[in-house]
This record gives sequence, C-alpha cells and structure tokens, in this order.
Amino acid sequence: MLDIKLVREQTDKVIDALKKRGMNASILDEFLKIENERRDLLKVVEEERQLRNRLSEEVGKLKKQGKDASDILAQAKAVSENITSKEERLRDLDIRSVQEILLIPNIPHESVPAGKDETENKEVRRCGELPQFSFKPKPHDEIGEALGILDFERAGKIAGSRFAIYKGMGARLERALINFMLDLHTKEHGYTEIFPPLMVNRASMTGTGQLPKFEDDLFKIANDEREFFLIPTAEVPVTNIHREEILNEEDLPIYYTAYTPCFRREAGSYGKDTKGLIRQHQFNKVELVKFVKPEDSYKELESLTLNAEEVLKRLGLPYRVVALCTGDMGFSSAKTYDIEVWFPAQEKYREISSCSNFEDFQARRAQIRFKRKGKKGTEFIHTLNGSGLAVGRTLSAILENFQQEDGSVIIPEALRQYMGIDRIVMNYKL
RNA sequence: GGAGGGGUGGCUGAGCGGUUGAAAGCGGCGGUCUUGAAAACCGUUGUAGGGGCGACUCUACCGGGGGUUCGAAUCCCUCCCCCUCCGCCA
Repeated sequence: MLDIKLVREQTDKVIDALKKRGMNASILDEFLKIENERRDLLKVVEEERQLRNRLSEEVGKLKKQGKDASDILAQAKAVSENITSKEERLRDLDIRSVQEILLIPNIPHESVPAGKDETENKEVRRCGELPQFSFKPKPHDEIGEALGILDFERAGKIAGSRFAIYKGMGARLERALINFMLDLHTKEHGYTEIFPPLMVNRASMTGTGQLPKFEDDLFKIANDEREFFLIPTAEVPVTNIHREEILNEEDLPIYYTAYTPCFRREAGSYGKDTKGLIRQHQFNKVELVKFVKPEDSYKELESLTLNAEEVLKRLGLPYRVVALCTGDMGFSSAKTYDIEVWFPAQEKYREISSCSNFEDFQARRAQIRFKRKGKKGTEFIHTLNGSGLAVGRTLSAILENFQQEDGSVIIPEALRQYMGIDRIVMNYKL
C-alpha cells in the first residue's frame, strides 16, 4: 500500500500515477474523505482519552488515600460514556480507510515508459540467435504428444481443462529444469533455497497485494472453517516469511529462491492459450525473491533480471527483455521487466518471467522493516521478485526451439547431466 | 478427534484491576578503568501515530478481535498460535 502521508500531502502526484496506469483517480476521493474524517475524530478521541486517563488516575489516588472519590468518579464516567460512541465510529473509519487504501495500486517509477497496454512496452534487449528450420516447426504440445511425454487429453479426464500430465522423459525434463534452475541460483547467484507452504492465509495474500482486489484469480479451499488460498506464485509465501518483522541492516540483502507449483484460476482468459502448457491452472515455477535496502532496489532489479536471463542463456534459448509500460504493469509493482522467450511455431516472443521492484509497497502492507545501524527508528525495506523461470513454459520453449525434423528434441548441453540423455526420441523406453 | 498447560519488550522471565510501557537477568549501545582485551562498575536501550523550532509532550500497543469498569497485561467472551498426554494417520 501507499504511504498514507504521501497520499494526503502529495495527492496530485498520486492522481497522476493512477492516470498513467489508466485508472480512474476517483478511488482516491473516497479514501481521502474517510481519512480526513478519521484524523479529525482521532484528534478528538485522543484529547478525551487524555482527560479520562487523568480523572481515572485521580480516582485511584483518592481511593488509595481512603478519601471519597465519587465526585470525580461521576465525572470520569460521563467522559468515558462520551468516548465510547466516538471510538466505535473511529473503529469503523479505521477499517474503511484501510479497505480503501488497499485498493490503490503502486506508483510507477519515473523510468517506466508511459503507455496504455502491452503494445506500448519498450524492448530493452534481445539475446540469442533465432533457430532456422528446414521444415515447418511444430507447436510444443504437438511435439510433446507425439513423443508421448505430454498428455493433455487424459489430464482433462482426471482434472479438467488447463491441466497436463508429464510422462517419462517429459516428467524428467520438468524435474531437470527445476533442479538446474535451483542449482544455478543457489550455487552461483547467492540465493537461499526455500520450500514454503503452498496454501496460505488471507493476511499473506493481502501482504503481497493479491487480496483484496484479485480474489477471483485465486483458488480457495472451501470445505474448512479455516480460510486457505492456493498460492498463485511462490512470491506470496516467500515474501511473507518476514512479514511483521524488523530486520537488521546487516541482514540485508536477503535472496531467496523457491520452487513451487502455482495455482491460478485464469478467470477471464477462456479463449486464450487453450492448447499446450502455456496457460495452466497448475504449473511449476522457480521464483527469486529479494529483500533489500531502499537505495539498492533498482540496482537489485537489474541483477535479479540478469539472474533469470542466465537460465535462458545457458539453455541456448533466444529471448528479449521488455520494460512494461505504466498501463501493463501489475498492481503492486513500481517497475517490471518481462523476459520473453522465442516460440518458433507461433513466431512470437512470449512471457517466461516477470521481474518486479515493488519498492516499499508490499513491505508496508506486510510490515517488513529494517533498522539502520546507529540510527533511531525503522524503515520499510524494498521487496523484489521474478520468475527464474516458469518451468512449463521453459520446457515448451525447449521442445519448440530444439525440435528436429524427425520429431525428436535435442536436450540443451546444460541439462544433460540432469537428464542422462542428449535427445528425446520417439518411443523412448525408460 | 479427546484431556490438560501456555502465549508479556531482541531473548529469558516477574507482574494484588489503580503513576506498570511494564520488575529482574541476559544481550545491545555509550562511558570509566586497562598498553590492548576481558572482568568489574556507571549510564542507556521498544514500536506506531499526533502536537511543538526545540527541551519535550499526548495517544495507542503485553498473540488478534470484542466486552465489563471511572480505570484492564491483570476479569469475561471469542478467534489464532504453541506445548504435553491419548487416539488416528503420510
């Protein structure tokens, strides 16, 4: 969430940011109305509490001395009764004020290109050579089904649409990619491996910004009086590791990486990517999460993005990096780079990673602070995260980019130690 | 699922309903002493919001949320979490 002080004192700046995101700035009006009333009332309530505390203290003293206190007691009672209704009103305003500010998105960083949608994103760089084919390259789902390593048909039977079965070398390839990515990030990039809970509570979802606004995108566990949500990304449990904590300056930066399955309802995407692994209700992802000092966060965003890109470099997959424009960025993000990998059959770059700096937006929601050495008070840390990478999409990209005319697929060098083979062929026997 | 016990400041741990934002110890920070260090001694040491140039001051916070009361860390209700025993179970 945004700094309430900032919203109040630099309202124009916030309105400008909302407009750049293509939003109606009127959501601010309601917040400011409630917040102003809340502050006015808080002032009154605090003054009356002070009076009440003084009187109560007096009662205590008199009683201790064995004197009669009924006079002051009556006064105190009157004051106290007067406060009660105001406190009720204040509680209500507190709740509504928070409800409103939780719906306001983050302010884009000044370096973010202005734009209304994905057509106005800015390409930052391209890496790798596009593969040349002497035949018409097939889409990954056709390759996978033909090789007997992917089965969408039966996945539909046992779960529904947007699920997949990985089989044989397909399953092994998925597992190889997970291990390859985790090894790279832990051994060479300095991240600590985490395996977190896959279901989380409402507070965690609110901390990273999925709730309250995007509940429709989440799977929720219903047959339990407790409330659990399936994680849509490891960002949620991993960022919340330090929720409501005050870290020491010397603990920062903290780098975590986590492999988890991710679960998304994909509500409203009915026509999109209905075939293949691109858009699934359940998919695997290796996530990178950073907790850093505010002054370092943009430098850290660059290095995090490079850490994710390194996976594609080593796999030999061509990709490009784009800076999302203001209109295409996620709710909580201040700046986002998408990494897009080349899919030959579609002749398109498609998102395989999204790397964001949230600045203090999540830290403020989740109350993640740090203390500078020798300084009084605390500051909010900055959080970042990025996919490093989406595993299913990486597998798809490998199938498409390294497919051969005979239907087999060459395994990238970097994966061979994990796969034990250098090529997936038809009817491969385990 | 059944029966008990407990959640207090960075940690350990006190706390008759009335100067308790909270004893004490440890840790941390500053100082004295020392060639240096240790030990010892002295001082200091929570978070958030509001007011004041400032010294400072007010309000809230003892797992979360309600309630009783002039007054709640202390009493009541409720939820959450942790521990022990029994049962069940990967």
